[in-house]
Amino acid sequence: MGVTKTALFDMEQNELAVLAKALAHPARIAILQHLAATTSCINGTLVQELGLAQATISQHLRELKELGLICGSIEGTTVNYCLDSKRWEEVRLQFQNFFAQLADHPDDNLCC
Amino acid sequence: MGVTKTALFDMEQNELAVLAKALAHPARIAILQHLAATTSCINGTLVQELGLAQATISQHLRELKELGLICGSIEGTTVNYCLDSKRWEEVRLQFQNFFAQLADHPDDNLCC
DNA sequence: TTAATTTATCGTAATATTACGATTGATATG
DNA sequence: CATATCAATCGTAATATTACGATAAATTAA
Repeated sequence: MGVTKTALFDMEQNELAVLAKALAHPARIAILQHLAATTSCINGTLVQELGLAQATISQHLRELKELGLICGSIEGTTVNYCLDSKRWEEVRLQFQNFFAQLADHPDDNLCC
Repeated sequence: MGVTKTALFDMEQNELAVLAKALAHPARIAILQHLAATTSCINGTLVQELGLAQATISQHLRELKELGLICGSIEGTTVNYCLDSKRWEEVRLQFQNFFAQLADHPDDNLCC
């Protein structure tokens, strides 16, 4: 046990869960916000900024990279990361769509 | 280790991460969608619907309940769950605000 | 009251996540 | 080339999550 039973759910549900998991850590939220706010974002800067170890930041960056949410280009000895705007637009729409589903419910189910 | 260093991050970041974590499992996504789609949603129905054990569904329901995302009212031997619309509007805005932050970035940081 | 039904909780096993020191690999600089 | 710098990866410890059987608690029905 301890393993999510992915096969029980449809692709939309699994994809949204995976995306939500990427946002389910404050360090990754902070990294993404930092990427949006600055013109260059390198691992070393984030280590200073966030107060986590270099290996930990690198691990978080990889998770975001694996989902295509960010990408990095090597510039000398450093790596410059940035958001993938196109990908984020997709992600935004997936969440928006989900929230719309939740908002559009029959009025007769109200218990709070 | 293995414990998230909450103290390093601000409230907005921590709150969003906690909310994202609630959505970071396809069963909880499915439960929420089911709650939105039907007029009554009880644990037993979900067990049939999702194919997870009763104890597992109950555990997921509790997580959603603890964040105030859903609430349940006892009706005889069953419990009827529903979405907390007001709370979901807050949540939707928190995500919307976050996505807006990400979209509003300087054009000169493009590497993908 | 007794039995049946439904949900919550407990206990626990399997797996995943988080964090970091140490090391490696790659690139720049002396 | 030797050294310094930076990021990725490895290995591993601590903790969290997921899942479920068993049990408990609450309510209804007989």
